[in-house]
Amino acid sequence: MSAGQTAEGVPTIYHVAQRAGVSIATVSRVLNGHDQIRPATEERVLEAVRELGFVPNASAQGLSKGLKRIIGLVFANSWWEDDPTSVEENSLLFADELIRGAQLAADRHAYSVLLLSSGVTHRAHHAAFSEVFGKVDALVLLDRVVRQERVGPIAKRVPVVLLAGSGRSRLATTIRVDNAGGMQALAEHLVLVHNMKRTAFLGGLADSPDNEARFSAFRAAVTELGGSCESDEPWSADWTSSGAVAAVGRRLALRRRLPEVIVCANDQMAIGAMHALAMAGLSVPGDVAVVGFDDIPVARYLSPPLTTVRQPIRQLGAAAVESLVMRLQGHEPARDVVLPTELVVRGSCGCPATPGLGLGAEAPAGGKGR
Amino acid sequence: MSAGQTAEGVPTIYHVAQRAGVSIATVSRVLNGHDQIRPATEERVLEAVRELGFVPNASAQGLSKGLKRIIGLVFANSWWEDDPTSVEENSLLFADELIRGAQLAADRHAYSVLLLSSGVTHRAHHAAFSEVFGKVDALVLLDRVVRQERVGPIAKRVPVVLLAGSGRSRLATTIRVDNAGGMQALAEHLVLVHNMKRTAFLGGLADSPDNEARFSAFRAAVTELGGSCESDEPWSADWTSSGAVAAVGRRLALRRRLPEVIVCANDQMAIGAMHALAMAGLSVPGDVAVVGFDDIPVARYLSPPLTTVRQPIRQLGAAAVESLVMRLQGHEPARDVVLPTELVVRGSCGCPATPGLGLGAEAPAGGKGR
DNA sequence: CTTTCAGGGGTAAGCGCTTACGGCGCTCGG
DNA sequence: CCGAGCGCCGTAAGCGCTTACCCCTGAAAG
Repeated sequence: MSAGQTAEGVPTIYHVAQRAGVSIATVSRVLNGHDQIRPATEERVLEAVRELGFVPNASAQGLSKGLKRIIGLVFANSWWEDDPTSVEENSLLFADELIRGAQLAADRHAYSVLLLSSGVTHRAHHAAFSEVFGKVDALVLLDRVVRQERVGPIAKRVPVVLLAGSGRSRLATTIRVDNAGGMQALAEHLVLVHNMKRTAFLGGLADSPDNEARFSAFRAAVTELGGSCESDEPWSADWTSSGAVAAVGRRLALRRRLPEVIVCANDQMAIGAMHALAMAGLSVPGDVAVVGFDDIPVARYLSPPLTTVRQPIRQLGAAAVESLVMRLQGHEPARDVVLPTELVVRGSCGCPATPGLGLGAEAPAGGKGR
Repeated sequence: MSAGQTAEGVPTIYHVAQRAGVSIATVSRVLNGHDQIRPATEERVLEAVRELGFVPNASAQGLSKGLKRIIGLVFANSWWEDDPTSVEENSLLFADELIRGAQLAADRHAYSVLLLSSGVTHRAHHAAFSEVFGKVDALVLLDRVVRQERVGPIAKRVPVVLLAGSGRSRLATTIRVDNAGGMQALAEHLVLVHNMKRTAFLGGLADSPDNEARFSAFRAAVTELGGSCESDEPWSADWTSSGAVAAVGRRLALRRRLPEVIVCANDQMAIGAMHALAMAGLSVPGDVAVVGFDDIPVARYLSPPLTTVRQPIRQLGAAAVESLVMRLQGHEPARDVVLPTELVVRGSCGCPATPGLGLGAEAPAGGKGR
C-alpha cells in the first residue's frame, strides 16, 4: 500500500518480453547467452531489461533448472551460541577466514554461500536440516557439526564435504589440513633447536578431531625425540583465550615446576596463555615459551610475536567449495584432500624476534611433515 | 537399491502424497501446520515424509509463496580481495561478528543468511547485483558497498538496510553505532584524566563514513577540550595492522616530537601502531599511549591491554536482520537506529592495567555521548 | 427421513523461468 | 523457379509447491 516499487510490483520476464515485443522464450535465451538470436532482437531485449531493471527470480530459475547455485556452510551450534555473556572469541578467525575462502571460490563459479548453524535451537534435528537441504545444492559441514554416522543420510541426498574431520568417511569428501605434519615440524624445532624436552600441550575441546590430531601428533613427535609432554588436568580449555588464561592459572597454582614450553592447540589459547603468564610476572619466552597453531593475523603483532603453525584456512574453505562445484558439474573430485601446514617461527619460542616491522612472512620453516 | 527414494532422485511432495494415499494439497497442509486435518491423516503423511526423508524444495516454495526466506549480506569487494599476498586482516573481526549476529537473528525467524560480495569481479555492476537480488528477500549493505546514490534503485526493489552509513538516506533504514558518543567519551578520558593535549588520529580508508565520523567527532571533542590533533600525511592507513605499522614508521622517521597519544580508527591499527612503537624501542603507554576502536576480542590480551571504544557489532548485524524481517512481515520498523558505544579503559592509555586475568569486562566508563 | 452444514480433503491454477519442439520466412542449390 | 534447409523465434510443457475453490461425507437439525 504505502511506498513500494513501481505500479505492478517486481518486473518479470513477461514484462520484459512484452516491452521488447518478443516472447518470454526469447528473453530467456538472450539472458542465458544463447546464440541464434538476431543482434537487433537481442538489443531490444537488453534495452527492455535495463529500462525495467529486470532481475530474474532465482527461485523460478532454481525450480526450472534444478540448480539453486547456492552452497551451504554449516557451523556447529556452539560457535553461534547466543549467550551474550560469553566472550565468544571462540575460533573466531577460523570461521571468518573459512567463510571468506568459501565465498571467494563460490563467487568464481557464480555460486553463493548460505550460512547455516545446525540450528537445533528450534525444532528437531531433522526439521532443522530440512530448511537447510531445500535451500542449497550442496553442503560444507564443519568439524563436529554432525557425527560421522549422521553424515550418511545427508550425503546421500546432496553433495557434502566434511571439513577438518578425521578424513575417514566413505560417503563424503573430506578436506583437512596436515595437523600431523605441522606438529611434527614444531616438535622438531622445539627439541632440536631449543633443546626443550619438557613440554605441555594445552588442548581445545576434547571432542574435536582437530584437537585430537594435533595432540597425538605432537606428543608422538616429542616423545620420539626424547621429550615429555604434560597434558593432564590443568591442560585443557575450550579453544578460547579466556579458557587458556584459566587453565594456565590452575597450573600455576600448583606451584610445581613449569614446562619449558606450552604448545597450544590454537592461537587464541596461546594468546591467553601468554597473557596469564605475563600477569603472573613470568616472561615469554624467557621463563616459559609459548607456541600456537593457526597463525591468525594478530599472531605476528603480539609481543613477543607468536611462533605458530600456519594452516591455510582460507584455502580450506575454497577447496571445499571448489570440490562441491566440481561434483555438481558432474566431475568426480578427489575424495580426501589434505592441505599443507607450515611452521612459522617468530619470537615466542625463544628465537630472536624478527625485526621487519611485522610485514610479510617471517621465516617459514619447513613443515611438509609426515 | 536401499529403501527410500533412491530409485528416482530426490523425493517430491508427489511421492509423499502417493505414499500416504492423499493428495499433494493435503501433504502441503500438514507440512505447513494447517489445522482442519484429521489426526490420522496427518500421521500417515508425517510417516511418509519420514520414510522418504522428504525435504521441501525451497525454490518451489519460494516461487509459490513469493518469499525465499533468505537475507543477503553484501560486503565491500575490498574485503574479499582475492589477492593472496595481501595480509587481509582488514576488519576481520568486524565481518565475523557482524555475520554471526545476523545469522543468529535470522535463525530466530527461520531465515537464512546469504553472503555476497559486490562481485564486480566478473560482470558489470548491474549484472553482479542481479544474481544478488534474485536470491534474496532483503539486503544488508555494508559501509562503502555502494554509494548513497546507488542505493535508491536497489531499495526500491527490495527492503534494504544500510550498515554504518552516515545515516542520511530516505530510501533505506540505516543502522549504525554511536561513533560520536564513543569518541567524545574517549577524548574526555584522555584529556581530563590523563591530561593529554597533543593527540594524533590514525585514520582508516578515507572514503569510509565510519572513519569520517570517528575522526571528526574526536577532533571536535579534543579541540573543544583544549587539545590538538595531528591527522595529516603520515596519519592514514587502510584499517590494517600492517598499514598502521607503516604509517607510524613514517611518522617516526620524521624525528619530530611525538604526540602523547595515538588514537586509531580501529583496533587492528592500534595493534599495528603498538607493534611499530615497540619495534622502535618506545614504550606504550610510557612514551606514547595508544587507543583503538571496536574492542575486538584480543584487545584485552595485548600488553598493555588496549583501551578502546567498544561497539556492539554483533547487535548491529542482528538489528539489521531484525529490521528487515519486520519489514518483510509488513511492519514499518524504525528508520535510523543508532546503537550505543562504550569506552573500555584498560592499560594502553596510561591507566593501571586491570589485573583480573583478562576475564570479564574491564571498567566500562560512560559513553552515552551526544 | 430429508436438509443443512461443517470439517476434510481433492482439483487445478498459478508462481517465473527454461527448453524441447516446431513453424515461418528467406536464402540457395538444382 | 521450386523445394530444402537453416536461422530466428513463438508455443507450451513442465519444475515442486501453495492455495482458492469446490465437492463429498457424516452428523446435527428440522
